[in-house]
Amino acid sequence: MARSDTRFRAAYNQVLDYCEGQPKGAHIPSEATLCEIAGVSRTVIRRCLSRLEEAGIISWDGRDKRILRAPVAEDRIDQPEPTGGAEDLEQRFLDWVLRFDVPAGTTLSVAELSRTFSVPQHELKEFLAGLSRFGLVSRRPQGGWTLLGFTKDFAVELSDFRSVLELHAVAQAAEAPVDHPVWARLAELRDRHLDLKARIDSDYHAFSKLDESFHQAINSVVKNRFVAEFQKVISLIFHYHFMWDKTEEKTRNAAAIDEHLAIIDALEARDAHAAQEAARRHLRTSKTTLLSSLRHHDLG
Amino acid sequence: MARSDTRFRAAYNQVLDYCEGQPKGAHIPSEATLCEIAGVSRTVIRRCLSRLEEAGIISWDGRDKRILRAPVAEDRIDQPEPTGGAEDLEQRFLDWVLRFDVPAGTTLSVAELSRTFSVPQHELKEFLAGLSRFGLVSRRPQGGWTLLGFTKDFAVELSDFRSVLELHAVAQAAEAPVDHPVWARLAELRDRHLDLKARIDSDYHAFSKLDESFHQAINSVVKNRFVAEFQKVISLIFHYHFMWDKTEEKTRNAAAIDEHLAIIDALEARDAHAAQEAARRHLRTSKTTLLSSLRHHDLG
DNA sequence: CGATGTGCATTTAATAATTAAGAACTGTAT
DNA sequence: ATACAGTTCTTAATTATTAAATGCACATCG
Repeated sequence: MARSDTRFRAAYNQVLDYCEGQPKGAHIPSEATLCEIAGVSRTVIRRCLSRLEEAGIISWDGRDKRILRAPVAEDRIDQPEPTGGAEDLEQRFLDWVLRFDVPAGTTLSVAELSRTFSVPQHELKEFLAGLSRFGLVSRRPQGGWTLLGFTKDFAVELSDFRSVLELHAVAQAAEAPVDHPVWARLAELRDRHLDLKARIDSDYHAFSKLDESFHQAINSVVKNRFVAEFQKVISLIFHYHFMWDKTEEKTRNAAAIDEHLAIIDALEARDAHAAQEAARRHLRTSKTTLLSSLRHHDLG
Repeated sequence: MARSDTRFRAAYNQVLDYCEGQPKGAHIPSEATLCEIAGVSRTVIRRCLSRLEEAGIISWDGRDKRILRAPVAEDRIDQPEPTGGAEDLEQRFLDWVLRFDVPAGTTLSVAELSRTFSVPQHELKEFLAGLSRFGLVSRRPQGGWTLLGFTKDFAVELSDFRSVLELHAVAQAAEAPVDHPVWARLAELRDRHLDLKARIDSDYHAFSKLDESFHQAINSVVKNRFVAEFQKVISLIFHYHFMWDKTEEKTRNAAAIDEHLAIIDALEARDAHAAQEAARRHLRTSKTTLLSSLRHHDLG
């Protein structure tokens, strides 16, 4: 019932690395210096030194620290699990919700989620608290959480919000200076769109990734932490939804490619008004698709 | 080291209330019924019954439960603190940041905040996790949190984001149907603005509240959980900042009143374009004010 | 004597253990 | 056959515990 000593283990091995590079009898730098090398606090370094002394790798008396012998493979402490778990919890969670079609109103139990995602409970709690800011979940008075999202209302509001942000981004993009990196990215994206359009019959699955890149490029013009944060969630949800909804995927994607190209054309012509209109058209299609994909899910 | 028994205490007193209304010897309804009365689970009700039996207030044998004596004042369990703490943590936190001018980059310690706000640590952690979604704080690798907000960049990005949302709201408002409640609210707001304008010399402090109402009215047209969530944070920050920045408050507020009135005029004339322009003007002023208030803080 | 480094003590935060509360299942009396 | 109580199992809030971080006083060396 205490925190893990991951930090110590990593630091110890790192100090061993350092020792390996030094000859026998060499002096070891000050504790503070070692702190900077390993990126931990002095407390951890001192624990490392104690252990090194015990193992007979160094001698340690006050500020006189010397290497006695070169460390061998057995001296290393093995790192616990590489914790593939905690990192992209957001992706895995949304993936889970959409893949298993978890209906809105479901009570989420921290204990259960903790097991399915193999992530400590407190991290899940923080994660859910964050999502509640986006109105995706909410706390129940009796404790526990409720999944709110993925109703029709949610999809409509998300789409509308996305439109607001993205139209703003398009407006900004149209006025970006000629040396702005977005123009290079758009030129490259145009090629990739044309390329995919030529072989759409077989490779229409590849569009999903292209779509994400395109919207990312457009939004990269707006340097705004709030927009960026939201964009992450929005693109995640749209992305996954389109991945699971296979109805008419080919025609849908082919149409979207043309819509994207129209936006690129208008932007490169610096025609702000036309770009807005093209974007509006595309966003309308996206919204319709998202809504119809929800309907399909409801039926299944 | 276990969760609090607040629920039990409240339920017990509530059951006592019920007993008081019953004559001696009366039968007590089923556990499930009592659950509904007190709004808790059977587990809690059974604890209550045990205690009531111990206290000699009832007899309890299976489904035969009777009142032995009327409960007196001493039988009640006193509720622990009325927990004035946990509720509006958000307001109190932002208030604290702005009041003490906590500079960006400060490390926030959960333990310390927990003390100053008298809120359990884990609640604070969830709260901070939520704020991190808005880019206001971020987790440090060594543990703890860093306050990111309230730099110039933050203010600029916040203002810009606000503009995007609010211009969208104004556009929507201009097209709201005649029977939409917003028109009544705007008419009322116009009166309140004119009223305050007449006595601005003495009552200019009252503008802050009026400002909040005005922007709330405009944004109420947009029914969108994302917008609403953000609006809460935005209005809080603008509100507090203007409260602490006293420079030229009178002239500033007088000017803002006119800007508000211009927006109302344009909206009531259903002139979407003019409304956009008026709103744009007002938002520009707000942004400037927010930035200059930051500068003043920096100097102090 | 100042700069750098160490020893020690205190504080903070991650995590397990603990217990209140919730929920489902099962038996039983009316 | 159904409403109720007895029982058991889960879940979640909270505390206890320990790893890690931090701060301060003193020592040592140039």
